[in-house]
Amino acid sequence: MRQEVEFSDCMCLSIRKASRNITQAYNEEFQGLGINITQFSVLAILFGSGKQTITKVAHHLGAERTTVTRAIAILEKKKLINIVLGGDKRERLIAISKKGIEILDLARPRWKSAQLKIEHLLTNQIDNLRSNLGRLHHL
Amino acid sequence: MRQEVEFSDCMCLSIRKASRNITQAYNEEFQGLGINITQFSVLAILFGSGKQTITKVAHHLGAERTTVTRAIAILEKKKLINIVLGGDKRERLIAISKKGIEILDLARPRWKSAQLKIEHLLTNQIDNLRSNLGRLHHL
DNA sequence: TAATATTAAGTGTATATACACATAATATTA
DNA sequence: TAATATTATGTGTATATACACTTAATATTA
Repeated sequence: MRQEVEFSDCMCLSIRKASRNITQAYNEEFQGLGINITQFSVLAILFGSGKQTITKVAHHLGAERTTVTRAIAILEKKKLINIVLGGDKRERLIAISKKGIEILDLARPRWKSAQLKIEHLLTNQIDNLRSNLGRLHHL
Repeated sequence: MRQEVEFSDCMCLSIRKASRNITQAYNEEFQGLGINITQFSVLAILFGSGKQTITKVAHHLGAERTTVTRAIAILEKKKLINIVLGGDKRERLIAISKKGIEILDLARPRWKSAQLKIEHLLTNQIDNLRSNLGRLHHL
């Protein structure tokens, strides 16, 4: 007799589905703006923490470095960032551009709107969820 | 004075980071098996719900149809599914293959192991989290 | 039945993600 | 200093995701 397993409760499926849904909700708010939530998050980090290497940005985002490399290339094509070489010739220092700051200013209320919608959906469970998500760095 | 916004609490960043981490945890359990958690979930649905169209699989997964189309192509290349035409010539009916069932049998304990690790991390908050994630279909 | 609408699916394109490799620059050590 | 290790980055490849478009088949309606 084969052991019964409840795939319908797969946490991986649940979180990935939720991730897709939430990402789409944020991106809908960003419609017509010319950036998406991924690009917004990079710009927000550059604005908040200043000029820094790709590796640092990746750490800030908790994302894979090479993923950020591709995101940076997109932002560069859109002229939303400036890239300069530092004293260490291996490094490329990424800074938000004037145009990037302008877009970021336009994007903030959109982000806030999306964020409030999600928070409204989750109401009292926000802190629990955030705490749950925070534990995942142990993986 | 520019309005202050807390990007560090961005729910979208949190959930996407968590999604990446959890996905990697499951995929680590699957190492050497020849499939990943995405492919596993499709096989599990085919095994549990039987032969069905790509659109149905997508509904089961709560995923975009065209995303599933690409996943099906990968499973077909691996000979883990069979594809037959139904009476409705528009449809392609997808069924798990003999080899697919064998892999699925090998994968079940791996899935269970990953699932238990996540559940252990989340302990008491599992029900809250699942309930939270479940609300996202309103988006 | 002919015209129209709907449905199932595929493809093109852009972006997101992960991992294995490769390379150049810098730091460390023998 | 020369050899070795580490660091920062890029690239190739595979897969995941979304959306716009297209096509073929089926269903509905005038």
